[in-house]
Amino acid sequence: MEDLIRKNMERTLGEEISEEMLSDLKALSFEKNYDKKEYLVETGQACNYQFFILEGACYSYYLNEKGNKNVIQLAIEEYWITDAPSYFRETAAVSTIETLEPTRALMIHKKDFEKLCFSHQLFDRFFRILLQNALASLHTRIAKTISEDADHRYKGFSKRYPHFIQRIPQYLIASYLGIKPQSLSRIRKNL
Amino acid sequence: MEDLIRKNMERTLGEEISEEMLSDLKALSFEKNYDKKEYLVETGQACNYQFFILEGACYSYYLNEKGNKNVIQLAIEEYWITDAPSYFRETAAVSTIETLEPTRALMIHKKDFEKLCFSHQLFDRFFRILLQNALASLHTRIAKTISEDADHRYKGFSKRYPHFIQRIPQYLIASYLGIKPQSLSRIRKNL
DNA sequence: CGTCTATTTGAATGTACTCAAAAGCGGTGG
DNA sequence: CCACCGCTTTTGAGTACATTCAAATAGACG
Repeated sequence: MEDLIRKNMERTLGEEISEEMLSDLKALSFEKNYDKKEYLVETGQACNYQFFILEGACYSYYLNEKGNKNVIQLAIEEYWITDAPSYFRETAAVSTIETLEPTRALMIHKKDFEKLCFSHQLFDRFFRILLQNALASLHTRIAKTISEDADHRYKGFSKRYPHFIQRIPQYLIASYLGIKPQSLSRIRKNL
Repeated sequence: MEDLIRKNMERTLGEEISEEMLSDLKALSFEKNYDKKEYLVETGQACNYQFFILEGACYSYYLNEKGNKNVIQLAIEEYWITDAPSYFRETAAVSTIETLEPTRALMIHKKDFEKLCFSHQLFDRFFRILLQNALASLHTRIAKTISEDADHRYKGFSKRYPHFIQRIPQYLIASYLGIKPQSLSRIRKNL
């Protein structure tokens, strides 16, 4: 459980992290429990934390003028999630993050995030790699969203993220893929 | 010209950078000129550089199975562009980057990028902010791509990036927005 | 001036959407 | 334990938006 974060960092970095780093991380972060359907981040408010999901599931979404939810990110165990614009700059959150299950998350305040990066080169590198990976997958997601039809997008998604298919409601996966729940239902019917 | 990069960094960081940093940057980067329709990065090959456009214009795209170009990024003066997966990890480039005009670019090798980040905390911060901003805009782009119709996407785009409308061929803007050139032509006809 | 590329226009087609309603599923309380 | 309620998924019918195919026009470059 506590070791989940260590495991995650070591896998990402490809090297072991010291006990000192780990204890600094523990000193500058904390765990919190959320019920189902609670908000980790609310649109319009400052998002001061980034979250590492230890247990549970949540998702982030934008609301457009019509009031439709547009799912940006899905997160289960070992995923990081936050509202990037708000956390990294000094703006209000543009997205909402909501739990889908009772969730236990490790939270890092933006100030402490800076401190961690400042005190250990390896944290800096870790978070840069996180950002780089996120950027690379968003590039791929954009390319698929603009070039493939709904059917292919769903097939690709369920192949790449089978664990999400099990746990995330279908209408949210539809939104993530940029289609309506009715359409996704029809796509699934034709295998 | 040389000062363009300094200006860009200082604006991003919100503080001045020292002469020492600037000279380190100059020692670890170089300029290169490209003709129109030349490749900065080719799919399948290692992308060892990131590019800061000093003058000119270029774009990056993925090719899908059908051989369609899917525009990921557009870049003119003061934009950074690279193939993130390849530059940041040790993989082959998944995208192609091609010039649209004769282009002069500042190039930073990935090794030198590491050196710069290692020697000056401020470079580290600068590039993290770049990544964070890129992430935030991709989130917004995804949300708009999956939630708005082609008409709104074009209007939003031309309001936000009027300079691209001037300089980038229409069929590339169409691809960036996830529509066909014929459709964009019709959209423009109805104002 | 001629060629190559980009943009526009037309007509037919198709994919995904909207509106509407039924069926399925899960949790809660009587 | 069963009945009810709310939420999710499925299904149907009609519609709208964007695509495809095809061809004409416009623009850029040598």
